[in-house]
Amino acid sequence: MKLSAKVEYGVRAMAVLSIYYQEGPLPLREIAEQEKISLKFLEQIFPDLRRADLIQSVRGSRGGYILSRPPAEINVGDIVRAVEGPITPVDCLSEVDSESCCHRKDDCLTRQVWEKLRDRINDVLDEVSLDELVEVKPAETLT
Amino acid sequence: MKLSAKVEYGVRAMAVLSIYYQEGPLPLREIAEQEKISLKFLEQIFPDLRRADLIQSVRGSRGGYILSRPPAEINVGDIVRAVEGPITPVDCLSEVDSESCCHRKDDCLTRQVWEKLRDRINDVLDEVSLDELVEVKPAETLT
DNA sequence: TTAATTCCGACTAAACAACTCGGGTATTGC
DNA sequence: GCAATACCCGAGTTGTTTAGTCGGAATTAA
Repeated sequence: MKLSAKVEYGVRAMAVLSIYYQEGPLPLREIAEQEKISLKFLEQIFPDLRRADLIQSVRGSRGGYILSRPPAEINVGDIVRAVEGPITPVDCLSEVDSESCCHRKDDCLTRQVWEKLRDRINDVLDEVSLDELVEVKPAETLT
Repeated sequence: MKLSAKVEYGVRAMAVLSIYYQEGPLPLREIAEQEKISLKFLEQIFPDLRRADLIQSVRGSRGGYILSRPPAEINVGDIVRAVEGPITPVDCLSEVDSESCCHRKDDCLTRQVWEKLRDRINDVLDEVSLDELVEVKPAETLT
């Protein structure tokens, strides 16, 4: 029940982009330095984010990346799914593998739980938008 | 974001044990056959379930396994955690690795989401008990 | 005693994860 | 023109995890 490093980095990177939203494109190198992530590894992640239309790229000198929409309109679920593909807690939930799930003649006993789990995971991730990640939390302001 | 085959098999096996609850110990061989799971692989899973006190074993001929408590008092979360250990969507949520999470001086931006995710996953899994898995679903009865 | 079982620990083959490396091309600001 | 950048691509590496397999010892009912 783990997310990949790619997803973790992807979300961190997107959080940084949120902070610099409205300041023009931010180069990958900047993000890599701030978040101590290998530049080359980030280069592997960003195409996924772009294909999902979460970011836009600006080529050439002074180029970089910028969010496609305001941080409030991008949520963590978008990022996770862009980088890791659809959430499938067990293989038999993907359409491809529907047959391998149930050996019993009657309906698979466990399928319902996994579907519920999948839906709830998507729900939680979709509840949190990038601006919520970035905004200063009340608790911290007080301490 | 996947569960292991161990967990999947573990839950399936526990569902079978639920059905045969009150009929004395059920040997692993039976479960293996019913669920088309390698006996030897099941043998690796069951010690985990026993250590978590979800099942009790009866050794020797005519032995087998039996649930420690009625199916209604065992939920899927118990099984998942018994087999896979605690749910940790990202490594930095485990106590061991707390340092490697945040490179930034300020608090880790993303930690909160992952904590929320972890809690919700546990919630869903804890909502479903074995007897719910096993009982005939209304929808099916009608069709 | 024998057969059925749990129990234990080692082993393995394949897949996957998390990178690293190296190079090239296209685009753009200065 | 030059430097900085995105973009593309594939290859290699290293270590871990997964999903098993295998062989045998301990226990027990019959």
